[in-house]
Parts: sequence; structure tokens; C-alpha cells
Amino acid sequence: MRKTKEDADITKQSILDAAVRLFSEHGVAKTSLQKIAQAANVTRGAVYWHFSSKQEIFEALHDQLHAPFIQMITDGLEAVSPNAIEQLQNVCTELLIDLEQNKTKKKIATLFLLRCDYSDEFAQSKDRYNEKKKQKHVTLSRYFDKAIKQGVLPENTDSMLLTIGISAYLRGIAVEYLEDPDAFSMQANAAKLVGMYFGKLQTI
Amino acid sequence: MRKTKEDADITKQSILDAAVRLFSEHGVAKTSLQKIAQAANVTRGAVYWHFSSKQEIFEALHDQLHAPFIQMITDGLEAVSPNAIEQLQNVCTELLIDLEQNKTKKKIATLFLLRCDYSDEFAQSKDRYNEKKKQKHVTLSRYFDKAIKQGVLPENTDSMLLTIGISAYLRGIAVEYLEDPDAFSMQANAAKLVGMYFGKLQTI
DNA sequence: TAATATACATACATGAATGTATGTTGTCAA
DNA sequence: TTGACAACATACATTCATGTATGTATATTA
Repeated sequence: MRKTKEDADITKQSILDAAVRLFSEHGVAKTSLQKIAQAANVTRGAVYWHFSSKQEIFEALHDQLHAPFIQMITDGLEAVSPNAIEQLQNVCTELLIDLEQNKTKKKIATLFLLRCDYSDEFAQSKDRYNEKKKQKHVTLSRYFDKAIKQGVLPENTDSMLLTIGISAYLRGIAVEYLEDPDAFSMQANAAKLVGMYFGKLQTI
Repeated sequence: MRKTKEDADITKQSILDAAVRLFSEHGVAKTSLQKIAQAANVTRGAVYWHFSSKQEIFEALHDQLHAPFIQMITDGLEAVSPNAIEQLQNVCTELLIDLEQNKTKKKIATLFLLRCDYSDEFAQSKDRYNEKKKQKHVTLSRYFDKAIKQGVLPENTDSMLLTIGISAYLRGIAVEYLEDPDAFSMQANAAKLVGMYFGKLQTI
């Protein structure tokens, strides 16, 4: 029965993989450790060996998946560019289109945007989540500041508000899309939607 | 024990009231019929008499609370005004500020935006929800058409995209606010946030 | 190579939630 | 005024999920 360390890691990962699938399909609350174990072809014993509870699985997934998701944004903003706003537009657009084309990311986004709530036991996860969100906001607002220095945005721009706005907008688009993927196509509309936010409303 | 019809209606409503509170505080999934009954000062027997399951309670709330919420938007758009866009901005702004000031609406919005997911048994509720959303979209896009006729928006405006955009934006702002109400004040920022979407980005 | 710890599987005990069945009492209609 | 039914309360049976305790075989280490 006893496996090597590598085997154990594979087991652990397969448990996490099963969890993502079940969480995003049936919701976090409705998914029991029993079902996760079954889907991963192990017993609950194995699950309890690697994780102490469902929350711990949830948090592991949060770290493994959600953080890189945020990272993707910040990474995109590292690259140098003469027009910061144009660059940001592209990053946002790609992010949204990716949501449609990358099945894995779609599942992850569905899980964290639609299939979980952070009340009760998950309140602690929420704190960590809010922390990451703050970091994201700081990064984004610095980016708007950069745009101001480049002269792409006017001096008196409220970068904090722009940050809140773009975060909300992207999240809203993602949520509305994931909730009903047939409602509209990202491939066809993401660029326009993003463009609209960036001040082109009147001229589209 | 047996009550009059009016008493029964009061009981039913108190069950619904308790459900809203518990759902929004602890999430739909984590709230048992037992706890709802307790909070409403009745037994599970009463709950099962009025509702056949938790889903039925959820759907009753959905009709009673979520629909009027959407209605509030469409109502606001009925009034005549020379500038449709300006009017829409006001409606959106008021909607957001209301979210901060009206505790009841705050609870309702929290419940339906953050504390439930529409997977599994609730999939049927989702269908009805999507249906209402489509109606809202139709109303909104007609409104943009009106703005185009008024000359407030250019002829070639894609009202469908604008509709998707504003829906997503409002929802995003609401969700981000409800998730962490201390992050920013609606009273102070709602008008600016809404204004940003309507093409004022460059000049704020 | 014996001892130990690892990586699980199995078994058990418990509690919570659900659904239903069956009581109980007051109300209203005939 | 009495019977039937409405509006519950109470009791019961069952399922399910959780957590823990224990077993077990195999790497790993001394």
C-alpha cells in the first residue's frame, strides 16, 4: 500500500483535481469529501491524510489556482510599453477571451466566482482573498499612475477609482459570461467591451 | 393551535423573513430548514406545511425580492426625459447608493449575488433567473435605442453591447462592494464610477 | 535488517438534515 | 354542534457527511 513520496504527491494532486471539477460543477457546499475521494479513485482516508478538512482543500486550490489567475494580470503589466492604457486594454481583453477558450481557467473562474461563498467557516479564506485583491488593486493603480506620467491620462485622474472600476467591470463581465456562456461570445465582444470602458463609448 | 388564514400568512412570511436573514448571513447551502424554523419561532412542521423544500423557499424569495429589484431599474426608465443617458446614469447611481443605505436591499443583494449558487437542484431556478435577466436586457437596450433617437448617442452605437456592458459593470460594482463594504463608499463614489462608464474617463 | 514512520484503507461512532407519517387543536361551514 | 379540514407540532426512519480510531503494508532510515 505504502507509496513513494512522488506517488503521494500524485495522489494529492489528483484529489485537488477532482475537487476542482466537483466544486465547479456542483458547488463547494454540495461536494462531500466522500465524492471527492471517489472521483479521485481513493478513499476518504487518503483525503484526510493529505487535508484536514474541506476548507483546507478549498484554500489549497485558492492558492494554487486563484493566485496565478491574479498573477496573470500583474505579469502582463510588467512589460514595458509606450502606452500603458493600450497595454492594459490588451491584457484585459486577452484575459476575457482566455476565459472562453481555456477550459481549465473557465472551471477555476466558475468555481471561485459562482460556486462558493465566503461565509461561516470560509470567512478566514475570505480574509486572505481580500488581501490578494488589495495587492491587485495596488498594482493596477500604480499602473494608472504610470499612464498619467506617460501623458496618456490627464493629471487629475483618480487612479484609485479607475482601479475599482476596471476590477468591477472585468469581474462583472466574467460573471455574466460564466453564468450563461451562450449569452454572448468573448472572442467577438471582449475587445469592444473593454474598449467601451476606456472612454470610447461615444464613438463606437 | 390552528390559526386563521391571516395568521397562516403571517407565519409564512415570517418563515421567509427568517430565511432571507439566514441565507444572506450563512449562505443558502449552509442554512437548514431546522434553523429557519427556529429563527421564525415555528417547528419544521410549519415550514414543510408552507413549502415543500428549501428550493421552494429560495424561489419564493427570488420572486418576492429579486424581481422587484430588477423592476426598480425598468421603472426608473419609464419616466420621460430629454436625455436618456443622463437619466440612466442617475438611475444606476441611485441603485448603487441604495445598496449602501437600504439594509434590506443590501441583505437581498448579498443573498442573490454572493450567498447562492445555481448548480444542481437550483439549476431550475437559474433558468427562471436567466429569463428575467433577458427581459432586463431587452428593456435596457430599448432604452439605448431611445437615446440614439434623441441624438445623445451616435447612430452606429451597438446598444446590445452597451447593455451587456452596463449590466456587467453594475453587477461588478455591487459584488465588489458587498464583498467588502469597507473598501469604498457608495455615497461618495457611485456617481463617479457610473460617470466613468459613460464616456467621461479621459476628463475626470 | 529491524524499527519506524509514511501513505494510505477500513471501520466505527456521532450528529445533522431530510422527508414523511401521525398526532393535535382550533376554525369554519353546513 | 358536529364533522371536516386547515395549520401546524411531534415523532420516527433514513440517509449522509464528518471525524477519528485503528489496521496494514511498504519505504525509508538507523
